[in-house]
This record gives sequence, C-alpha cells and structure tokens, in this order.
Amino acid sequence: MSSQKPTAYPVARLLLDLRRQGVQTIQRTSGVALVCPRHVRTLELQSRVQVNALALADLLQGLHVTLHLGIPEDAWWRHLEQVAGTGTKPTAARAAVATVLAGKPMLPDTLDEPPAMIPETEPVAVDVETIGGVASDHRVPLPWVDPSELVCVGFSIANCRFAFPASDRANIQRFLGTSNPKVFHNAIYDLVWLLDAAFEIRGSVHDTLWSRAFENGAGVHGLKVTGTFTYAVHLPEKTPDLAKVLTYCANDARNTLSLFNPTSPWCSHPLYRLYQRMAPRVAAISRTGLPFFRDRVEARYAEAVARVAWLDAALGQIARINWRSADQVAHVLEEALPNRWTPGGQRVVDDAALRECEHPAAAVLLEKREVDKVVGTYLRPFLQRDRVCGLITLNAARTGRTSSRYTNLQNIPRSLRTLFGKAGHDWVKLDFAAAELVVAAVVAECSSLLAWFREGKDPHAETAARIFHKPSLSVTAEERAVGKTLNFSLCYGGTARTIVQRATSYGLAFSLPEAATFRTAWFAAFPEMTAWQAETMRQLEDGEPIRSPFGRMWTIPPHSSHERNMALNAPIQSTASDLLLLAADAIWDVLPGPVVNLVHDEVDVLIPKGTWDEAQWRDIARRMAGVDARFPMRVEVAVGPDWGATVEQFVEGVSV
DNA sequence: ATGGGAAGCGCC
DNA sequence: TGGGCGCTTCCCAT
Repeated sequence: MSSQKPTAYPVARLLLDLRRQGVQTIQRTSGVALVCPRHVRTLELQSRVQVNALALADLLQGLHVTLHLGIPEDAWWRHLEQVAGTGTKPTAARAAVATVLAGKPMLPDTLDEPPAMIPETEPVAVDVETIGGVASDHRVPLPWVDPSELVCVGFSIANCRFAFPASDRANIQRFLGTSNPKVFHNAIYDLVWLLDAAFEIRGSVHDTLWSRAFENGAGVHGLKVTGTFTYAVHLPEKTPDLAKVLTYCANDARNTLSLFNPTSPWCSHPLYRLYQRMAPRVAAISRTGLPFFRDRVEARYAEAVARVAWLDAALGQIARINWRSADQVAHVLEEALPNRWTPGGQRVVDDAALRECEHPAAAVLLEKREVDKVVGTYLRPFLQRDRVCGLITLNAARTGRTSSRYTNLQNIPRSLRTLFGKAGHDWVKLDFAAAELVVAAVVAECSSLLAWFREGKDPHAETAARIFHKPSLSVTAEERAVGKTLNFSLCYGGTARTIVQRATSYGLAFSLPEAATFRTAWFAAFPEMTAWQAETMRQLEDGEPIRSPFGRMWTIPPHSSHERNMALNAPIQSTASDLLLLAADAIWDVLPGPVVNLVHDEVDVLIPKGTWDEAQWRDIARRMAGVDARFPMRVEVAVGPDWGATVEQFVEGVSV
C-alpha cells in the first residue's frame, strides 16, 4: 500500500451507493441499518474495535447487515481495499456492491397462534419493542427517559412466533412466567424494561451475545456477527401501525432464537452461569439508579455556573475567542505552548500542556475546563431527573468489564460523590484493593509481589523500597508514588516516557533517563514479569489466542504496540472485573440493602441509617475476598452518610 | 439541519 | 509506544 493518503470514501456515499444497488437502508436511532433481502448476518462496528474484513465482505455479498457507523473513515477505506482489492476507488466499491443479489423469500408479516402447551426444556426467545428516547443524543428508549414507552413483547418458540401489546399483561406474563429457558439478544436492555413493567421472569436467562464475548472479546459495540437471520426487515421509526410492530417484534424474537445454541459448551461455562445470575440484578441496578440530594446538586450547580461566568469574563479580557475551541486557544497561546502536536496535526492544548504554559490565560483556562466539565457532563444532566440512571451493560467492553451508558455512573468525579445518597440511609462501599496488581502477580507468578500480598504489605511501598534500595519503612510518600506509577505502567508495556507523564500527574518530576533507570530496576526486581511479558509476546507472534484464567479468549493481531499492550492488559483487567462480579454474586443474597452501583472494583450498597453491623460486614467482606482462593484479594469496607463521605472501617482478606 | 471525527477529560 | 470505558464540544462535510 502506498504511503499516499487514500481518497476518502465517505460513509454517506457508501450508503448512497448501496441504496442505488437496491440495498434498503433505514435510519434508526441506534445507527443505520442496511437491509439486503437475502440471507443474513448482523454486525456492528465501532471505532475502538479491530474490525474484520469479513464484515464488509459479507455486506457486499448481500448479507443482512446492521452497521453502527462509528468507525473512522480510514477503517472503511481499509475494508474496501481488502474486499475489492488494493487501490479501490469508489467505482470499484460500487462494482463490489453490485454483487448484491436479489432475495429469497423471508418470513411473512403474520403472527402464529400462541401454543397452548410448551415442553419444559424448550427455549423461549423474548424480544421487547420500545419507542421514544432522544434520537439526537443517540439515547435509546429507557424507562427513565421521557418520553419512552414499552410497545410490545414478542416471543418465539420452536417454529412459532407471536407478540402481545404491552397492555396485554396477562398474556405476556403467561409466557415470561414459565420455567422454560428465556433467550434474549443483549438481555440487559429487555430486562430493564420488563423489570420496570413489573413482569416476573422465571426460568434461566440466556443471551446470544455472551458466548461470543467470552470467545473473542467482542463487545456489543464491537464486531458482532450473529449468524443467520430469517427475517431481515427493520422497523421504521415511529410507526403508528401496531400490527406491523407486533409482527416485527415476533420475527426478531425468531431471529434471536435462531442465534441461540443451547449445546454450545459456553452455556455451561462458569462465566456464563455467572452472567445468567447477574443479568437481572444488573438490570435492577440500572433501573434504580443513584439517588442524590437535590438541594446539594442545585447548590453546587448554581455555584459552578457563577464561577463559569466569572472565568469567562476573565478570559474575555485576554482574548475574545471561544476558549473551548482547541484551535482558537492554540492560536492565542502560540509560542507559550509546549511543542507537541496531536495525531491530527494540531497543537496540543490539553491540561498537561497548559500546566507547562507560562501564558496568563493558562491557569484561568484550566479552571474553566474543570468547571465546564462538572456543569456540562454531570450537574446539568443530573438535575433533569430525581435520580441518576445509566444502563449498566455486562458485555460492552472487550475485557468483560461492565460499562454504563446514557449517563455513565462509573466516571462521576470524586468531588461530586458527596451529592449521592439517600435521606435516612448510609452508603457502604466495598472495594477490592489493588485488584489488577494482585491478578497480574498471580498470572505472572511473581513471587515477591505475591508474598507481599499474602503478608498484607503495601506493594507500592515495597516496590519503591526495591527501586531506591532502602528499607520499606523509610520509603517516603513520593517514593511510594513512584512505585505505584511503575507498577501500573510497566505491567502493560509502559515506556520511560509514560512513566514521566504519569509521575507528572501525581505532582512528581523526574527526567527521562531517571525514568529509564527506574524501569530497568523494576524489571530486575520482578524477573517473572519480564518472562510473562515475553511469553505473551510469543503467543501473539505465533497467532495463539490470549487467554484469561477464567477462560475468556482474545485473538489479537500483533500489528502495533497498542495491540501488544492490549494483549498484556486484557487477561489482567478482565480477570479483575470477573472477580468483582463473582464476588458480588457470592454476597448478593446476604446484603442488608440494595446494590446501587458497580464501578469496576467497587460495590456500593445503601442501608438504613443505624443498621450498620460491623460483624455482619466483616463476614460479607471475607466472603468477597475469598471468592477465588487463587487470588489473594483484600476488600476495603467504608461507610458514611453519602458516597463521598464514606470512611474506611476495616480491611478483610488474606493475612488481615 | 444533521452526523461523524477529533480532541479533551471524567473514572477504574 | 500502559489498558479499558463513555460523554461533550467543536469543526466540517453532507
């Protein structure tokens, strides 16, 4: 491939070409659906995912494809090249699209008679249709988003497909309430709605996406080839025709059923079982959301808005530009900025650059950014409802971490956490201490790190002691911070440069050669880490999949340093998050209050004031820490009147 | 008017 | 040339 930048082939142009070739494209809130009237496949692409050329190949061969058009344009270009040959021009792409074939018959838009009797082991596929959401913000309909509404629930059993409007509660409950396995396609979403409508689901929960997530680390936003669909029509937005919605819903349930493979070994895998138990619980957390103190949020909001006005006035004295625009800021600060450039060829004006900048506007702009973020991303959206809800998903991250969307409950600033809580209740925080480092020590079989964890020592301080050649008791706070920086950076492929950057964010300063010395010393102190990283690189080069201790797999092409570092990180991060989910499962039924949030290595619980019982929580924390004997986890337990005011009570776990 | 990409920043 | 997420704003193309 020549180094010359290829001619752009915009997504909209591709869609237009597809449409010309008789491919039906329908705009939906969640993206654009491309519908070909022939067999059938669903895939979704998103920017952070390494997509497979097969995806577009399938599309161009006339499969039924759903694309989330979040991928960068050059990614589309690479696919086009791979599919239609190097140097593909739009005309060649059009020629490839021309291979789209006219279709075979699909399922008709009619409903079957619901069966009177269902054999007990027969899987029942369930699909929910909803309407509403905020299209401009890509927010799908959710119970807490107004306007949003449950329209109908569809079912598919064996060769039968049928649906009921949401008002027909008796019939919906009749089929949800059987002991048959219930099959969903991205279950959390349907579960949130069914839970909100107070339906009771009996039988085990299955999801057609889980096995794929375990097998190749595909998130819901990632590449998702889900198999053969027999009904490939998509529902137009805002259709007033209930009959049409019902048939669509039933046919989609049918599609879901066709994707379900009950004989897959994954269906009996411990992680799959875990997801079956956790999915309804996570849906419940999503629906409940975080309670907050409205008066506090309003006060903080007013304060922040006033501060923004003051800062804007101050900046206006310096230059009358849009200080949110990186381009305009770069133009004003010019020579005062450090000589760094973004991948897109623009001057870097991020916070780190501003801190190095002598210009009088820099300090003011830093504060403006901070307050702007707090107002725009957090406080203003919070005030729109009486609680803060986000859709927590089990399989959006390739590593198996949970994530939270449509308000992210996992990145709320520490400074705002004191706004969350409930009158008459206390907030209990259960937190895995240094979870990823423990997992890394186990996976790499690092004897010294493991010994420290087993003995309950502070690993960062011990690391610092090794690096600075002094007794661990005389390690200073700054030296410990260096140790922490090294531990987190070097496990996953960090360089001397990244160590310096990280250290700067901790308020430490040292030179590149110093960082290089620390790096060498770290690998010398932990020879098993060196060996483990080398072994992972060998697997990558040999094309072997990367595996986690719990059996997740990732096939990663070793093309770039990013992918090599991903291979180092994925099994560690995923194991740490699986441990938290396993721990949450282990303690769920003995918790004295509802779980209100999950933040990667933290579980948050609300309890009525005055019911704190240390012995009870010690027991809970012990169960949590001992969830898997291979991993010497420690759990920190804190309690307080709100999320931000929790105070650590004790630590439970190995050697405590 | 609308949507995608880039930059930036919040968290673990 | 640590990883993993999601959200907002600006800018530009359609």
